[in-house]
Amino acid sequence: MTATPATCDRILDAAERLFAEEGFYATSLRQITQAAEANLAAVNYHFGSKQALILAVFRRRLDALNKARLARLDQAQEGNAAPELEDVLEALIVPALAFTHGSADDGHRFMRILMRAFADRDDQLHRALSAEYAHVMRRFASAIATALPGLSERRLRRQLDFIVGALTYTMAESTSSDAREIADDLVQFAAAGLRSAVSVRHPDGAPRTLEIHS
Amino acid sequence: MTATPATCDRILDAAERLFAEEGFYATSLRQITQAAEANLAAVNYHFGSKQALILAVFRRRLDALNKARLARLDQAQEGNAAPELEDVLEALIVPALAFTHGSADDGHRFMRILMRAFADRDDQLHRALSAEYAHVMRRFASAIATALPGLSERRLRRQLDFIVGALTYTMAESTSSDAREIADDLVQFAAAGLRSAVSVRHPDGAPRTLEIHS
DNA sequence: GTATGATTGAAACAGTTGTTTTAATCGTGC
DNA sequence: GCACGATTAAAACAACTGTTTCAATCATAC
Repeated sequence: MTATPATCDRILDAAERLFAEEGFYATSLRQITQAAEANLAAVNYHFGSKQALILAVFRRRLDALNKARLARLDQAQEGNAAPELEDVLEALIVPALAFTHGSADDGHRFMRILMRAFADRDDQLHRALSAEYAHVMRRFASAIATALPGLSERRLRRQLDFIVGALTYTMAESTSSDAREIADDLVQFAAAGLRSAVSVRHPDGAPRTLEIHS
Repeated sequence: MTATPATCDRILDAAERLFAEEGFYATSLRQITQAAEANLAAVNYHFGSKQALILAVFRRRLDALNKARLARLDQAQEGNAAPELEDVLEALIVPALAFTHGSADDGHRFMRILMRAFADRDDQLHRALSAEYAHVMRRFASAIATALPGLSERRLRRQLDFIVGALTYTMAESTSSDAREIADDLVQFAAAGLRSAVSVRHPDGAPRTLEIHS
């Protein structure tokens, strides 16, 4: 449409890039507005405060990512047959890594800030994000539970933490070139880990045996 | 010894706590010195700069953690027999989670800052930490390679990223109460994921089979 | 006891931060 | 053409930042 996007979007773009490069608090509004070719007061005018700007940057991306994940999960579940474990994991993982892989370095950069946000545990930013994540994670947890019965809710939650941790770390760490291959590896890795968890836990020191379940 | 520790250590303790609570850049030297009951100038006098203080906080903990990990790996390797995969993973994981579990909330808090540091990818802090990690990770990578042959170096590296990601995320997320149980779960999870990776990669859509290796 | 070096205390420095304010400008509907 | 709300511009604000300075204090060795 317009040759240059509206001021609001230019600010969001510049903020996302600079946040990823410098961090939230190391990035000043003056840097952002200068990079966005906007006036300093514009960010307070449009967003209200710097904190609100940060949240807006996150929402824009997370809405898209979670929508893509849930759409893929819906698709896997649409035949009334329950999807296989790998299909659920792919719905969780592939959109995330495809997003990392996405046009230019946008996604990759964004995931670096996402990790940063996870580290900021106790402030309002993390709480707002967790609320958004909680909804998605609950659906995935129950989808996994039906695909792989026999795990207590507590342990399932923990295994999901393992997977989300591996995913988040990988997204922040890996170059964007081979996203599909990494996603396949991670799905396989996560599925094997989950399946091993439904086996009876090995006694300490004893040689481990794998039990294959139905 | 002395009733109150030396100023240097009081500053390190206060800085670690505040960094975990507020973040590096949101924490001012005035907060730190006030909490440490030291003078503002003390931190520049003893450490040189704020950046050097941050590095000192990290070194103190990482030295201890990596030493513990390598000691446990040494012990597992000391009989000339190569240790089992689970033993290698335990050397990597258990000290880290035990550290999280450690006295009070120190370790748990510290790991939150560690994640923060990983997010700060491109500055000197991360480079200094990576150099320290690289040494340890190389030893663990080769120990895993002998315990579980058949993985290309590239894929092994990637699997290790999965594991470190799961570990780091879990350390930052979990409460410190049940560290041993979580460690057991994660070792089992990681071992199963690794073993599944040496199997031939499954063709898309085909039903997956588990191959049990020696 | 006194001299010497390490440490601390309090204040000041120069610079940057997020936010607010006021005036100027732009776009649109009448 | 004009008026009115939305947007932008530029400057000022008050507060806070890391760092430096310089005198006061402390501990220790002689």
